[in-house]
Amino acid sequence: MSNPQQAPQQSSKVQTAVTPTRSENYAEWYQQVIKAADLAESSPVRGCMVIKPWGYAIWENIQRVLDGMFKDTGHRNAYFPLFIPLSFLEKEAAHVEGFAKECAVVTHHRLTAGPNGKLIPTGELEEPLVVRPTSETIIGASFAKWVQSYRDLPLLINQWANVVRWEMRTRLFLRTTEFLWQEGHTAHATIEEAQVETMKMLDVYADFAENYMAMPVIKGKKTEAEKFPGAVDTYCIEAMMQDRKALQAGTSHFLGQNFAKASDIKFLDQAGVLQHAWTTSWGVSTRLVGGLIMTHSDDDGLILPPRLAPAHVVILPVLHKPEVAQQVMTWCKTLAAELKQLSYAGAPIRVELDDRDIRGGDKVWNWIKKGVPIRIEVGPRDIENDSVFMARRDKPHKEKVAVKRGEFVATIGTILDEMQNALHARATAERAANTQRVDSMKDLVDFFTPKNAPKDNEQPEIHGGFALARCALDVAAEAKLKDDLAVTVRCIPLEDSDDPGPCILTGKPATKRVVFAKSY
RNA sequence: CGGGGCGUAGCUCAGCUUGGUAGAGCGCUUGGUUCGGGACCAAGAGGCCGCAGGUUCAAAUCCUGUCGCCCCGACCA
Repeated sequence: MSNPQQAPQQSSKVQTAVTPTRSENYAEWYQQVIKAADLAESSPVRGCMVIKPWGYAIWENIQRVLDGMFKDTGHRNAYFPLFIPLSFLEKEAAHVEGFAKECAVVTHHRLTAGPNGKLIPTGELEEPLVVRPTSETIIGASFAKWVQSYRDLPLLINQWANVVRWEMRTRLFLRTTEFLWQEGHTAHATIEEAQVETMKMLDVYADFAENYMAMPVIKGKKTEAEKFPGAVDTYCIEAMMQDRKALQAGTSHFLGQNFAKASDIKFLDQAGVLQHAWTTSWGVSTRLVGGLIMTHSDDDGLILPPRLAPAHVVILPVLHKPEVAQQVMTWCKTLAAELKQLSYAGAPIRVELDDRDIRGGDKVWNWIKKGVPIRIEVGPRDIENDSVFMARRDKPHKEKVAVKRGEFVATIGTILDEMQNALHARATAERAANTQRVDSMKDLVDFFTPKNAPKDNEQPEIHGGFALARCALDVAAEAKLKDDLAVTVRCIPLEDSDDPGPCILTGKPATKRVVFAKSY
């Protein structure tokens, strides 16, 4: 299957649970973390992944938290068809152009047995159906029916769904042919209200990224070249991964009246005038799981921010003395039950009690690789002392401390918060260390050029980061930069970016510093 | 879709140049010794060598085609 370039094992080197390490081969490390944590695997279907229970549990936590945030901001869930009539997609010119190259199309509705037992598609459809790459057009058709009067607005809908985009190159979680996401779609009576909605949801995403994923993000606006096909404005949150590339982690689009006109979403306003609605759409996907992995994990595998971890704490009973095994298990079960009564970040504490009959060391490493925030070992000696032996995933794996049982139960929430904050602080520091103000083209080129030129078809060393430079947003100049350096304008930050001066690319007057980076 | 690498046991790979009907390590099963720790000893299970053609007495090995995977680009959440 795969043919990873395994790094030679050096005896002097610290043994890591994941091989290769981040610095040896970041792309391969990413794959191996997913494998070691048992998050997902590739499937028989090209570009599609099987999300395994541990990976799906992370997604479920993401869903649960975000869904609550959407409801708190007045949105309701609904569900629209997987299939979109081809003609619907044709309604918005820029939209068609943007998605035409990556659509899966259903053309038949039946199979008949041919010779050699082969099944042959028959029953050609009069109008082909496109498997949704996004649902603006099909949801627009419903909105057109639902909206008659200004009293029907705003219409605030979200859908949790799968979508298909026939990408050329896929990577688990970051870009798969089919992926899971949520897409919010809203319609408003005024441009101002739609713009406020666009920004509000961007803020929700940023809040989620920062406070739940512990992933610092820059809120910004996309350039013309990077915006969503059919949008008037696209806003995004951009995060820096540990290889210093940017990951677009969420988007919020102000669609103006483009889709309202395409889908005929009209209403009578208070003055009795028929108007097109103003719409927005916004989404995040299973890509967030990829972002989570690449923000926090280390060379021993996954590290999960406590607020999204499928298990907050794993209890590892030391069971090798049969005469006390029963006693140890009983003690652990009681502790587990007590912990589950507690809550953390608005949800019950999630506890795993691992009583599998496997070697202790294997067991410990298993949970290290899965990224569980807190591991506690409980054996006869601990029980005697009424204490647990605790290790934190964000600290070296040998750094374990004995904590009195009562103290552990009383402080587990604090410990989890500490870890949540520590991860955020570490990621923030990492980003700061790799973010530079750049004022000349030469410095920009230097910043994005690896010190050691990569050999053919090999990955370059980790280099670059975020370059903050003035830019006058010239589409042609941006395209050239992309060709030359594989660097793009990730976003025009909404905050702290005003700094007039000459554009780094064209020399024309610019008003803001934008984020230049290589990206996923 | 272009360039490169590669498909042999669950995993990582050797064998292919010089065709002669399949190997290692890890993992798995069982037994034993260990064990606050990714241990050791012994026995054992497990593969029509990606798939389809062709050459040949004989193909994992040679030839052709095809499918898939990984990396680097282009495209993108």
